Amino acid sequence: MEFTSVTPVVLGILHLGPRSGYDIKGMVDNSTRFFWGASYGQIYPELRRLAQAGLVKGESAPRGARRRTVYRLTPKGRRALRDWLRSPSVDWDIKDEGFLKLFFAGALDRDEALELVRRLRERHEHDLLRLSEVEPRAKGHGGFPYLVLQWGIGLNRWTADWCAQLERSLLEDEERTRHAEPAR
Amino acid sequence: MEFTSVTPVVLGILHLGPRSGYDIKGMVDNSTRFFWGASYGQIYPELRRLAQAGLVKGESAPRGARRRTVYRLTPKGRRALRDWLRSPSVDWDIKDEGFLKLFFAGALDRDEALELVRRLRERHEHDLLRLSEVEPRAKGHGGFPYLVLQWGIGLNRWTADWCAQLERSLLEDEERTRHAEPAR
DNA sequence: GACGGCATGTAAGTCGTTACATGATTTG
DNA sequence: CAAATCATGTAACGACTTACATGCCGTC
Repeated sequence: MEFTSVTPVVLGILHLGPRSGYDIKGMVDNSTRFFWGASYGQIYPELRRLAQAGLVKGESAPRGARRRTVYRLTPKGRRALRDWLRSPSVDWDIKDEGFLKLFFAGALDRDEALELVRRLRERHEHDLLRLSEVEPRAKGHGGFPYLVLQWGIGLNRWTADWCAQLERSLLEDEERTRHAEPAR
Repeated sequence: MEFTSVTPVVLGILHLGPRSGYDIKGMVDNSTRFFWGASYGQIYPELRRLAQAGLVKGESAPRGARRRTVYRLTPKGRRALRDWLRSPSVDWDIKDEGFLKLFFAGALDRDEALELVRRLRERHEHDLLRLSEVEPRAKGHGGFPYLVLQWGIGLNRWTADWCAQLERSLLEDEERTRHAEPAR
């Protein structure tokens, strides 16, 4: 059984309890999505593949006339999850348009660059707010998911602060230049 | 001219000066790669596409008998870069296996979880070191690329510290449990 | 003369998103 | 009864990596 990128999230979430594909997608969207997303186009085929390989077992659990399949880990699936957790790999891959823009901000005027930093800060403040909103609920559950949430909150706060400081220093620069080279 | 994911890096790097495709790949690999990568399979076709659209202009600049084409931004290309920089989008997409593992670390024993955190810290310390090594050279150039490097350094340091603190608190937990439930 | 770096390029294949299709249920 | 949500699934497309092919140059 080859692991694809969606395998560990599915196994990991099923380790927290039996879930439908729809449930898994929902959980990913409001927990791991900040560092690991997953789409229906990955989740449903993966559940079938995992069932075929015997790592999960699906059983029909309709709600009314609405068909529904919940999956649970088999012992083999639990072993596969633990093996993955023990493996030393810590790969990562980031695409961050905000910092790419900042990297090239020298192509803009100072005030436009400042605006760019402001938007970057607002993004992180926005994410910070979103994460803070779920914090109380997550605190109740505790454990590692809660720890990771705290990391996310701290990280966004740190970056937002960093942006704010950069904004101040860019403003200072601007003022200093205005004094040195007045009334242009 | 549609922007693909590789368009802004290519335009941005060419804004810093004329470069060959090979040069661009080299620069990406030791600067933006931490938040925006690019492969030859993207760069070379993109340079042709951009030349065709008139955003860059390539000219032959062989070194000896080794053919070589350097590209430079046209005024149209410079405008396209600035338009992109001014656009409000700040998309991002992160895949971080380390934090995904931490999220599900509840499936492990305490000492295995501790080992996982240790590896996560080491990864960030490793990246921190790599970035610190290029810092002196980047300082000379200054500008926004240097600012972004400092952000990367700060971020990795912050996360490494966070991991270290988590390690301490997991160790404390363990000791407390050993006292409460001795000689098992 | 072998190896590593310079230099350009393509083909095949994988990976992942998006949009769509279908249909039941709940809620305003 | 309309809209949102629950629920499952697939097809088409686009993004990206990898491996490979080619060949020159400098140096050990």
